[in-house]
This record gives sequence, structure tokens and C-alpha cells, in this order.
Amino acid sequence: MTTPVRTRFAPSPTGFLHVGNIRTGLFAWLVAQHSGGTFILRLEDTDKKREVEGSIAHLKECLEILGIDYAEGLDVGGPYGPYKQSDRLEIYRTWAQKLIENGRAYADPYAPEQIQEFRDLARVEKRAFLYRNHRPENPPAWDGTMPLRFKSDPKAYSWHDEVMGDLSTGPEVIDDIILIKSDGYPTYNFAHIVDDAEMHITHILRGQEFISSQPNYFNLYEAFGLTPPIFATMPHILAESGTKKLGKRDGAKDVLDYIREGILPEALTNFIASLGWNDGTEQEIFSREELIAKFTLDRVQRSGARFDKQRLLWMNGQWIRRLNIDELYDRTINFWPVSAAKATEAYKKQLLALVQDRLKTLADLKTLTSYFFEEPTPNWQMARENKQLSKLSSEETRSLLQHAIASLSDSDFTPEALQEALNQLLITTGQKPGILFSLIRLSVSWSPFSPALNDTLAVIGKEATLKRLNRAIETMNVTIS
RNA sequence: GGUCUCAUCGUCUAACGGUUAGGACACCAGGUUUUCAUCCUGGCAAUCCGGGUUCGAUUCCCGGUGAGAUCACCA
Repeated sequence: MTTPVRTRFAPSPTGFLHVGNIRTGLFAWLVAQHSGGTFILRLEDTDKKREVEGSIAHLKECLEILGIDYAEGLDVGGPYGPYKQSDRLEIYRTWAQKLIENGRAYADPYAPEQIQEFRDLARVEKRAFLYRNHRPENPPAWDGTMPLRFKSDPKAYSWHDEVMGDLSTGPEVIDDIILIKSDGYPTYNFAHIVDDAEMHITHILRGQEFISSQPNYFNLYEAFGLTPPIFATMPHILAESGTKKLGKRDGAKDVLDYIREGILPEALTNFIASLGWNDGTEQEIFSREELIAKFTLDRVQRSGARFDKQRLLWMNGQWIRRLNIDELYDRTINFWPVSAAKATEAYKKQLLALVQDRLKTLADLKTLTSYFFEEPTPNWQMARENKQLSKLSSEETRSLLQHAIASLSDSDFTPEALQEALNQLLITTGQKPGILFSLIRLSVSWSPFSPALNDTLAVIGKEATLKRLNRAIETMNVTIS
């Protein structure tokens, strides 16, 4: 009989979530889903100074879009609430009181400046700062206006981490950490231990930055007589350039920005999961269901992984191509050019079929399809920069366009008929497809690329095609100087 | 500086002592009788260094080196 798995994601409302934050949440969610356990969302809002308006709404939107759902926690409740730390101050006080009564917690009488002096001294002497070296002999009774510190019991620890393996440290890293700050709020170091115990969390997943505090947490667990949960330390995600961990200050982006830029949620989830995890096979593309079925902590990488935008774009393309046209259409609602507003759903779906293979992000739709909705502006500079078309003289260009108009006027503009007409045109003009087709393509789209020519013309339609070809001829002299 | 951690192609990674060190992204070349893209084929490219252990080390051990984390009334 094993205890049911309970994992949690416990962010702070200090702004937007970036891929580093969300990966920890995703992995915790996967651990719970994989074993049929419970995933809990808890809000760690104990630092009022750093709190950012709107963070909670943003957080919930991120989780919802990525499909990281929770049946217990913030706003949905559950048996061990409240799930917002600022609503649990009484609970922390009760736990702190136990330590005070056992002589394991005491008031910190120093002014912040005083402690800073100790810290500076340690730095000058090139040693780590330890508050317990300055532990007051007769601390005053704690009245709540001073920080409450833990009276530590320095000792060596060795433990097992599900990702990092066997770890150990000596007593020199144990210190008298602050339990409750002078503003009455608990520190993370204290609050998360209380909450994880009360909420029966079985697995704690968190970033590498916490590994050095881990021994202090063991010391606290002991003081409370608690059995520590299972720990799993996630390697950092590294920024695209440099060797530092991904952080807001060096350009980590809001998770929602990726969605706004046309990355599919399933692609983003797949990408984030593959940053530091793989299933040992050569599979690259994983659905949510596959991730849940295959995810295990022992296959999480120990070293940091670099965020590679190229790989994300490739993966997104893979996911876009897996959607059928109806699904793709549903995802693209916000990504069409403004001129597409009056176009019909059927017309747009026709276009999607044409450009689906070309989309790396949904945002590409704008540049890829604008000329299907509005008259493009002729730009003969593009012809001059084309290595095929630049060889043509003005007369040859004009003649080819005129032949094209004449020939296409007789076509009924189905893709098949157009292909037939275009092939015939190659014969009558004696031109190479690279030149003739490029010229027609450019003249109706004025875009660096487009779908297959016959398909493109068929969708644009006979009337507009002929009009654009004529307009190309008209503008030749004006713009060629 | 103390402590802890990490180390395979440029990048993400596979290889539970024995492989011509595999795959993917990116890049390059060719093909799919127009462009771009998709798709297919091929190519380039890696075990940080030095010692051990072993018949045999990417793999185990030790030492360097490099990188990261931490040493907050932030989480």
C-alpha cells in the first residue's frame, strides 16, 4: 500500500511566468498525473514588496492554456486549505510557537545594518556568512516586531534526490534561518515546510537554486519531528546566449508571449518537457497523453539545458502539420491579416490547406496570406533582385505578361485547368518555368513566396488574377528607372 | 573565498564497461520538372584534460580544468 502521490506547484505572484517557472510546474503535474495522484496549486505570496498586480490572473491563464489542471488548490479549495499563504498566517504562528516552546526559535535582536556588517566582514575574510556565529546569548522575548529565527543544530546530511542522485553536505552549511519576518509574514524556508506537511505533499520538485538550502530544511524537519518528502531538483534552463540560467533579467519571456506569437500550447508543452527530459527512445514529438504515460523523474537530465528557439519553431511546425484543417482554423482566429475580416470561413480554410506546410508559427499567416485578401502593391524591385527575372529585358517581361493574360483569359481557373494552361504557356513562349512562373507568381502576389502557382491563381480567381497581371504591366515603366 | 552540483556534435540528447559513439534541431548539397515551405536522400560535426581500475572505458575511482548554484527580513 503506497501513499497516493501529491505534488504541488507553488509560484509567487511576482509577475509573469517564464518557461523556467512553468517547467517545474509541468513536471510536478506530470509526476502526479503519471501515478494517478493529485496536483495542487498553492500561492506563495509572503513577499508583499515584490508582489505584482495581475500575477494571479496571469498564472491561471498560463496553466489553463497549457492544460495544467488542478483539482485542489488556489480558488478551487480542498481539504487542506487555505491554499494562499497570506491566508495561513495563524497556522505558521502556531507552528512557530512550538519551536519557541522547545527552545528552537528565538528573536533576532539585531538591526539590519548590524547584520550587514557581519555579512561584509565574512566577505572580507573570504568565508561564508553564518548568522549562528553571532547568535545572541540572551535574546529578548519574541514580540512579533523582530524576525524570528530558527535555532539550528548543525550536522552533516546525506540524502537522495530523484534527479541528482545521492547528495551530501557538512555541518558548515547549516544556519539559523529566519522563520518569520518582522512584517509578520513567514519566509519561504519556513512556510513551505509547514504547508507541504499539512497538505501531505509527497514529492517536492524545485529548481537547482534550492539545493544549497536543502540541509537547512532537513534541520527544520527534524526539529518538527517530520518525515521529509521525496525531493527532485530540476536543472536550470539556460538563456539562449551566455551560460546563465534563464531569468527575467536576461530576456526570459512571458509564457503567454509564445502563445501570442503563434506557438501552439501542445508544441510549447512538448518543447518545455523535452528541455531536460527524454524517454530514452528517439521520439521527439510527445502529446500530453504520451508525456503523462512516459514521464518519470529518473530520466530528467542533471545538467542545464539551453533554450533553443530554432528547435521550438521546428516543433511548432510539426504540431501545426498534425492538425486537420478544422482544428487549424480554430487556432488561427486571432492571426489573420485585418483584410481577412470579411472573408468567409470556407475561403480561409481553403487558404489554410495551401499554407499549412509553410507555417512555423500561426503568426506567419499574416504575411503568407495577405495578398489573397487585398490587392498587393506592385514592387518591381523584387523582380530586379530575383536572379532569374533580373535577366529579362523590359520588352521580354511585358511580352511574357501579355501572353499570360491572353492564355489565362481562356481558362476556367480550376487548379487542373490552370496547370494545363500554364504548361501550354511554357511551350508557346519557349520560356523556362523558373522564369515564366516566377514572373506570374510575383505579379499576382508581390510576395517573396507563395503556394504552388496553379493553386494560388485558382484561389485568387480569374478576375483578380487578370487585373493584377494588367496592373503589373501598367506599373512597369513607372517603377523601373 | 566557503559549500554544493554539473560536464557527449554549435544546440537538445541516446548509449544500465565491449556500438564504425545513435537520433533530433541548425547548417551544407542533391531530389520532389516555378519560389518559399513540406517531404525524401546524403554530408559536416562530439565523449573537457591527466592519471588510475579493467582484457576493454563516454560509462567506475582520483586529481585537475571549466561552467553553474548558493552564502537575503526573495522565492
